[in-house]
Amino acid sequence: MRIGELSRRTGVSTRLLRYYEEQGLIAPARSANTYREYDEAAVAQVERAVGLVRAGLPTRLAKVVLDLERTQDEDLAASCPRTVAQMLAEELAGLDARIACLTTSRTTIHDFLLRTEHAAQVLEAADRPA
DNA sequence: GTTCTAACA
DNA sequence: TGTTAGCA
Repeated sequence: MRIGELSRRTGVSTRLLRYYEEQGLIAPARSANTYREYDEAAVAQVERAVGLVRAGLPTRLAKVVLDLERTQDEDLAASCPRTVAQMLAEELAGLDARIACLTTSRTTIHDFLLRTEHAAQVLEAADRPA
């Protein structure tokens, strides 16, 4: 499919779709007319990418994660030099720190809401897994 | 009509 | 990011 259809099916603007490609998040093939050609898997890949970005991952890191997920489907962690492992370990620590920070924030807000008169309705949405 | 790249707002 | 220009 071309970029227009992918945009309609994912709800992501063509502008953003091209930007993600520029950042290396997705790599569509090019047909003879230079049009981007996306396969079915692209739909899931785009949704995965927007998910990472919405989660607050810088596109830089999102690319790393997507690359890892792709290589895991094929060759099993073919090459992972110490330097790469070390870098990933640092990213891991950074994610843990953010998750901890977000978790305490969530708890604070959640507990506050629990004490309000609208607890039921508000928490109905808040506790629903996105 | 659709997509492409580049660039401006 | 949206939008526009000038092509193919």
